[in-house]
Amino acid sequence: MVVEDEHDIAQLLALHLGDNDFEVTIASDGHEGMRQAFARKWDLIILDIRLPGPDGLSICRALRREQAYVPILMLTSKSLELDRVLGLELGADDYVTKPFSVTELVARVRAIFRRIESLEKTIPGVGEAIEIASIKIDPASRQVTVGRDRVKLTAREFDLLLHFARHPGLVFSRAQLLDQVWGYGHEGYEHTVNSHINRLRAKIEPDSTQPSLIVTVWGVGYKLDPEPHAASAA
Amino acid sequence: MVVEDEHDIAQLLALHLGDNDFEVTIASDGHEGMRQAFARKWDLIILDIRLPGPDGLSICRALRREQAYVPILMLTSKSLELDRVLGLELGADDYVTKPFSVTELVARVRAIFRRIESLEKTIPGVGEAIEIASIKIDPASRQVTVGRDRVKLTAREFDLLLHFARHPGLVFSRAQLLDQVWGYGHEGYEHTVNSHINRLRAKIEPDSTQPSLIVTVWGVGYKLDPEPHAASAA
DNA sequence: CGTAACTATCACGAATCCTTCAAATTACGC
DNA sequence: GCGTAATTTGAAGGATTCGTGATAGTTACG
Repeated sequence: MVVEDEHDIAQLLALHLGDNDFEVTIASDGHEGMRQAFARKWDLIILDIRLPGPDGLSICRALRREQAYVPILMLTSKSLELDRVLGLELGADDYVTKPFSVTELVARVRAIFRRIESLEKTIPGVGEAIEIASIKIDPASRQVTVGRDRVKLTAREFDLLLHFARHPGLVFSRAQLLDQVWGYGHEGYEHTVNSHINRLRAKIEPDSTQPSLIVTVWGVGYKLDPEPHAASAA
Repeated sequence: MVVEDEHDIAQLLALHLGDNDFEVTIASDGHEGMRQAFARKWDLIILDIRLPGPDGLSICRALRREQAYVPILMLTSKSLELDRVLGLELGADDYVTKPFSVTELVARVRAIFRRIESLEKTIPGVGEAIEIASIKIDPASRQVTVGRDRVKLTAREFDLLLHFARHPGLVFSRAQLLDQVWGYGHEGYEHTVNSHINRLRAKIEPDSTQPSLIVTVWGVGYKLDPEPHAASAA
């Protein structure tokens, strides 16, 4: 089911999802969406955040409280607002930021169904805490613990870390990080990323002069090493 | 490819995109654009909405209907909400409103490529690790292992190895490698390639005095031997 | 067997890329 | 508004990597 008030976008989604053998029902405002959401058991609900009537978040919250489990994909306008929203609230399974390419959205929908199918595969859902090498990151409360200690991160630092944690091992260029953490269309110096990495390391690395978690990939960018090997002592 | 009837704008785009290492082809009306769009597989298509002959929307629609996927950026006049929605509806990846700053457009183009790139990394199949004769190359994490050991390669070394691994058995001349790994238009001595091959061999060959993986093809260049046979002992 | 053309190796300076820290600007809560 | 914290910018210093030249070593071919 798609809850989306902009008629054109809703039609677009219905069209393309239909092409890909999904059956689509549309609700065009928050009230309608809320009603439909509980009317039957859906395989997937796509929620626009901004809606007349109850917004996407309210619907999501209500669903998470009362329904067993239903996969939810959120449509948001800014990628920054998103993580914040997720932190305050509950977990959607995935999100797509507007403007989006339909192809990408369809790909995401497919991915969700694939993920559901291999449900047992403990892939961390978006709202669940992630644990990597003695570091625990909880998006819901936006809290991070290193070993036993609770670490206080700023908003940017947290978003940055979360992004790495959600894609462990993947290398990101500074430009990509600006796109994906700061938000698409953000203007600013790549060099800014360095500063944040620097402070993030100071807070979470066992030895910040010898980073083992957030690793520099020379000439390319940074990545999070999911299985840090102790720095080879001489 | 740029589909744009106003000659000055087309030239401007070609010039600036060219400066940023993109190769640009121009189509100056809708018919030409439509023909070119399907003539080959483009990395990105920039479509003006207003065109003589079939307009940008028609081309976009046609592409989305018949092509697998190609990134599309729309040029719209006036920031009419209508144009935006229409662009979205048809599945453009981004849009820029006229008049636009060339810098911004180039930035958008860059961003699209970045987005595609990081999308591909997470989609299984495309960014998949390559394994050849006990050597594993993972483009997503830019990590290489030889047998059990993690090997540390520099950016150039990695790109070089990846290029060979993606075309196993193919012979490349030094000039081709400069074009395809260093980048088209790179100025420098072919002899530079030797050095990198040398360093790469030292890191990944079992016996670097008797290369079995990256093989010299005398008078031509180098190739990667997909199934290295032990060097024939005397 | 000798020569010419091609390739391998090595070391060094230049260029590039990272880190760090402090100052300036911006955002935010009271 | 004001004060504080967070973020961004700037600039210096250090580390790594790259390209190049020189030289030694191989291969092809007459």
